[in-house]
Amino acid sequence: MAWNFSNDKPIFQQLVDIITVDIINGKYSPGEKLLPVRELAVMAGVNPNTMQRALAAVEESGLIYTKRGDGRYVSEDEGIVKSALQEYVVKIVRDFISAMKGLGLDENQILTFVKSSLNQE
Amino acid sequence: MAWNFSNDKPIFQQLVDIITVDIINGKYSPGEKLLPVRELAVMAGVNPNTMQRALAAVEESGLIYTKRGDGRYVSEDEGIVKSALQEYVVKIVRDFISAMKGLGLDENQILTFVKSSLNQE
Amino acid sequence: MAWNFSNDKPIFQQLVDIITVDIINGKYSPGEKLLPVRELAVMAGVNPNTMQRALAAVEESGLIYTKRGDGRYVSEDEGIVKSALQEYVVKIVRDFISAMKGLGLDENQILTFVKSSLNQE
Amino acid sequence: MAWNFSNDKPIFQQLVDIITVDIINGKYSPGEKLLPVRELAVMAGVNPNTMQRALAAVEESGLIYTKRGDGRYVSEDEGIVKSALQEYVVKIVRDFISAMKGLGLDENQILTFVKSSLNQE
DNA sequence: GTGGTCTAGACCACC
DNA sequence: GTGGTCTAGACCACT
Repeated sequence: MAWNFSNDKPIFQQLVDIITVDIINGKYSPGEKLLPVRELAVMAGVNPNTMQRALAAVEESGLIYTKRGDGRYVSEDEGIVKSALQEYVVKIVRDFISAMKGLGLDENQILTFVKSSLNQE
Repeated sequence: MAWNFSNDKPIFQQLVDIITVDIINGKYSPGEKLLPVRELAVMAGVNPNTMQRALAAVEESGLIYTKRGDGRYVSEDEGIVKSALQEYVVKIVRDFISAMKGLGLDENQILTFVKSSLNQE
Repeated sequence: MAWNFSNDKPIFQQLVDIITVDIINGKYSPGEKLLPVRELAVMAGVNPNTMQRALAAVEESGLIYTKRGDGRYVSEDEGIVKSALQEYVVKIVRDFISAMKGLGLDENQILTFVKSSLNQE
Repeated sequence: MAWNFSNDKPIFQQLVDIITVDIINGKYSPGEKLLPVRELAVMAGVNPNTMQRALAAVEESGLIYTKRGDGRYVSEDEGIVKSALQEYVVKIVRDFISAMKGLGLDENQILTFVKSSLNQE
């Protein structure tokens, strides 16, 4: 999973992001059973409660669901996963563009910056 | 100034961003004197302490400086302003690209998303 | 039987409700022999332990009884069935009305809501 | 507030319901400042964390919002309050009717039960 | 053994 | 002083 957290965002939110991205990227297959909360917590080096809270948040988005007394599973509905990916991406792109425009850059300049930054790496 | 704040970032940081961007964008000319903290605070609908803290943070970046018993001024050194802009922009672009790659998108896809999002607006 | 369960109530309780309602509604005749726990469990897509627990709970209400080494039977006493229905219904109606009144609605409004909701469906 | 909790639902959810209903009923006026979490927790006889969780949930529904470092306020937007009431009511009515139909009662019988139960009280 | 809830107490950011 | 987060540890319901 992960065990590096930045200080400018709540840990449980970073957990939410990581898990969400992992599911979106197909690191977990649809219908796959997740490790128990407690194990995930140990792996991430956080308190089980924190991991619990993160998973509950992910569950609200519909990406995972829980079988009582059994465990948590990745949603079998690939549509949900796909739409979650879409939302995630467009949100990031929009935030980026509005930030750039806020700095007074026009669309050409933005595109130029992105291109040059892509070629460098 | 502004008086709309989002809930996911500290208010004083949003103030820092706004002020920084305003200076970078040339809304304040080099050497120009800023309004007193209290007035700025009123305009932003914010506690003077909060505005004070924000200005102090901006001052650390070198974009403004304080004349004791007189007031705050925008730095005359245009180099500082320009380099501040550079830093700001490249940081945003890099963060954006790494986020997109983290989602499994390749460079072409990223460029496509940016272009389509630019044309829409 | 059924194999769709909501997440906000324990599964075994939902089983209890379903079985109770089925008996009350006459889906099972008095004295009729029930299917073995294991089969019922398979039909409901549930762990046999869970079904077992549910049947034990129903048995406590007197609607069914067990013949050791033979199986479970629906009670022949129709009085029990009828009174069980009564209890069930008045409880639901009372809970509903007190909930509506708790929201500040008066009796006329409650009646109106019920009527309109009935006509719609 | 309240200090009586039933055992069949999580306490924090009961808190959510109580607070929601109180706002819907106008017990708190729009824009009114709520008591601090810790005081509310003491009044309800629960752990501050539990109350915190409940308030966070209510906040998600838009009925209240928080000013950082200041306190929580009831939403000024009366439209939100009104629509929240609507949702609440129709949900209760629907659940009630489907429960009654599940018991084999037809619409006339349902209406009769409601009427008789209303006159009794 | 699994997830869900609750308590207790601490620390931090913010105003 | 306010809300927000996190840890620690306990207990319960469910499978």
